[in-house]
Formats: sequence, C-alpha cells, structure tokens
Amino acid sequence: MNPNAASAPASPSQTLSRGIRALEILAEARQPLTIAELADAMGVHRSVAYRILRTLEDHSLLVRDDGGRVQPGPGLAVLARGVSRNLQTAALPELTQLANTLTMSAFVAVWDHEDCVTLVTVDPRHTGAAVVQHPGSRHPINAGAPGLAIQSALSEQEWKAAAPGIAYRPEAADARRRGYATSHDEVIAGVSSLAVPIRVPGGRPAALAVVYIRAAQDPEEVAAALAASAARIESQLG
Amino acid sequence: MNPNAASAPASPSQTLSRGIRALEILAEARQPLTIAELADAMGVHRSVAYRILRTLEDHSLLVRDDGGRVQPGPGLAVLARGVSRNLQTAALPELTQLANTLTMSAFVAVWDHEDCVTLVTVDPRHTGAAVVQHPGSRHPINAGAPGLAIQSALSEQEWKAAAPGIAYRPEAADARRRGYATSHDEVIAGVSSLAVPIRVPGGRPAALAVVYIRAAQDPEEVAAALAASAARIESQLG
DNA sequence: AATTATGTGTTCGATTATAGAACACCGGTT
DNA sequence: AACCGGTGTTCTATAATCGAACACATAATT
Repeated sequence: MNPNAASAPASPSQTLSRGIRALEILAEARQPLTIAELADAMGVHRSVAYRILRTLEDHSLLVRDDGGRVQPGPGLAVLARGVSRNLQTAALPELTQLANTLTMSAFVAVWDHEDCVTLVTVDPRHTGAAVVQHPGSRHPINAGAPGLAIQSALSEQEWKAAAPGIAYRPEAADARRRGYATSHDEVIAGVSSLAVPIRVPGGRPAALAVVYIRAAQDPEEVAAALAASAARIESQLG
Repeated sequence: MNPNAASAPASPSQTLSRGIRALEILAEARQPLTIAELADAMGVHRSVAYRILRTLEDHSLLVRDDGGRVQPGPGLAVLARGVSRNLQTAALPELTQLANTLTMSAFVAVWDHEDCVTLVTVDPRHTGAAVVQHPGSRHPINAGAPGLAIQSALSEQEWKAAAPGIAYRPEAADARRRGYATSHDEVIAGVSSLAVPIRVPGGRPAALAVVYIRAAQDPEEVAAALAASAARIESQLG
C-alpha cells in the first residue's frame, strides 16, 4: 500500500470522493496506469478500485487501452465544456483577436481556492517559440499576473473575506490603480505576463492575460488592448 | 419529482454514479441551478443531492454563485487536461498550422461509444464567420467526416468487434481507399467537413479534421495537408 | 513444460457508509 | 405575521459498500 495515499480531503460521501480522487490521480499521471497501480495510489483495496473504475468507465470519464490500463476519458472533455460556459464563449473571439494582433499567447484564467486555473487559450499564428499555457493548468494564485489581476479586482477587505488564509499581495493595490497587473519570472522562468481582471456578475472575478518572452509593444498599449477586450467580454456577460 | 429522472445507466456504485450524473446535468444545463432543481433532475432526495454536491465542491468540480446556485467548476478543466494528453500536445501545433494555412477551423476528435467527441480545436486567424467546433462537443459517430474517418481506420470486421450495434457505413470503404473522408450538411446544415484518421498506438483511432462553408482549395490538396499532419502526429505518438 | 508472478474479473457475507425523513433557519413576499 | 422557497443539519434503519477469497488469463522464469 502506498503510505501517502490517504492524503485525500475527507468529504461527506466516501465513494464519490474516491472516484474523483481516482480521476485526479489519472490526470496527474502522465501515462496509463494498471488498475492495481491505481488502487495502490488511492490506498484502497483492488476490488474497490475495480468497482469504482467500472462506474467511471460507464460514464466515459475513463477509458482503457489495449493492455487494460486506464486513462482519463472523453467524457471529461464534455463536462469541462460546461465550466464557465458564458465566459468561455464570450472570451474566445477576443482571445483570437488579441493573440494575433499582439503576437502573444492569450488566455482566460479563473480563480479556484488558492490556485488560478487556465480555461481557454489561443496561441498566435506564428507559433514558433510561442509560450503555450495549456487549458487546465493550474498555478498558485499568489504568483503571476493573472492571479494578481484577480486580486486587484477585490479590495483588501473583500479579499480577506473571500480567501481567508491567502495573503493579499501589496502589488494588488498598484495593479488596482493602474487597471492591469504584470509579472516576470514568477510562474515560469524567463516568461512575462500581463493581465487585466474580468468582473463576472454573480461570481468570482476572472483574468484575461497574455504571456510573452520579450515585449515588442509598450506595456501600456498591451494593457489598453486587454482592457478593451475585457470590457467587451463583461458587457456580453451582463 | 422529475418523472424521467431515473434514466441514468445503472452502475456498480450508486453514489459515484449519482455524482457524475449531477455533473452531466450541470454541464447540459446552460445556466446555474438551485440544489433543489438539481435534486429533482437527478430524481433523488434533496439531502442526498446536498451531500453529493458538497463532495463535488470540495474537489472544485462544482462552484456556487452568489445566489447559492451550482455550476460546473474549474476542477473539471484540470481533469480534462489529462484526456489523451499525448494526442493533444502532439496535435496542437499541427492544428494551428493547418488552421492558418487553410483558413479553416481545424480540430481533433476522439471516439466515444456511439459518439465523436471534439478534443482540441484551433480557429483560423481571421475568425469572421469561422465555424467554431467547441472542445467537448459531441455528435453521433455515424454523422460527419470525423466519425467516418475513424471508421475508415478499421476494417468492417474490426469495427463490428469494437462497436457492436453501430452500423458500418458503406462510405467507409471508399474513405479507406482514398485515405480521407468528407461530409456535407450532416452535422450542421450548410457546413462541410474533411477528415483523416489518426492511428493511436494501443488505443482507438482518432480523427484530424477541418470544417468550412465553401472550400477555397481543392479537396485533394486539403486532404494531403491533413494526411501529412496526421503522419507527423502519429510519428510523435509512436 | 511446468512454475511462478502479475495482472484482471467475480462472488459473498459482515459492516459501515449512505439514504432520506424530520427539523432549524433565513430572507423575501403577500 | 404568516407564508413561502430556499439552504443547512441531525439522526437511525437499511441497503450499498467493503474487502477477503477465489477463478482465470498471460507473460516471464526455471
């Protein structure tokens, strides 16, 4: 048995929690796993894992390769389609426009507890050394421009109420004043990022951002383009 | 109680199945639901739904808006990132290139039971009236070029073994001979599509496809470009 | 060729997690 | 004030779940 397997958060319903844990393990594993391996990683008896996996398979959240090994299934893509659907559809055309006019990768990230999760990304046309920020990737909300932009959408008071235990970065006040946030070398070495907040009615703020290695444009110009896009997105959400 | 709520497939573990069902309902609903509404749609007691939702919320698969209504959460995007990860990363650069050289939306779709699920899509730069094929969207495998391309990767015998109960389309043989599949007006009225199969080692074949309203290029040329991309993707998978 | 090792799939009784009724609460509305 | 329509919590009988034990397949080893 895997000693550090019991590290899953204790939730009201055990079976469901275990099933999700299985999916999380599979998503992190970069390769298909045998059922036995997965059971070990989950810290449960093999037959328990087996039953759970069959259920997940019934819903296409998991598929098995020729060797019987399991990996995440297409059903997950279908479910993910529903995540902030309005935001996604409103942002997509803006992202393509930004990516191509600025020649930078553009993306939308949302706030998830102490992390920032990338939702949609668009890479520019000439995708030579473009920095790709894959959808579904997470990084601490306290690092990088997108997280800072999200913070800047809230006052320090609102932040402490909504995110207890996560420090309110001092730069957030500056970002709030200027209307945009920047970062260098924070999430990935050598990569810079510029982001503006997107106010989501009835929900938590998100961020519209671009990443680049060396800026070809004036930061203020880039920020203005992002802000204009964010405004259009917000108006479509309202 | 919703009369047609019990239509979920009966799976070995009830709680997990219900949890997934909840996510499916949420993904289909185009708007946030109250817990009571969701419980009704699931056909379970409200307190059962409540407990399930809390578990899902613990894992960020679900978030609640200011009014307490629930909707799919960012954790799903993280999980979806793991779906055919190798295929996704191998295909992405090819998709951008195809989209921009052909000025068509390009995407990769995978086979899921009797459906075809779009995984990654890239829209061309000038996204005027571009046909967007959103990731996570599904359509019957028996309609459209991608599904036909997948069929064409298998012989009639292999198909009947792998997909019992789904008709083997006669056009598949033609597509197999030519190396690519086409469709017009099948999935969406007025939209045409051209696709080639991607052979995935150890797994089921996928499809590389483009959609367009009116073809600007010779179909054979388009097909050749797709085939070349597919070959590069396959070599990277092997 | 027999043997071990490592995997999947299935059955079944004990136990424990779960189901769902009942209740407390809270903010609008009539 | 009484009445909704909603959320959140507690509790016990019950049924779903757990996990040991078993049957079987396949590949590596002796």
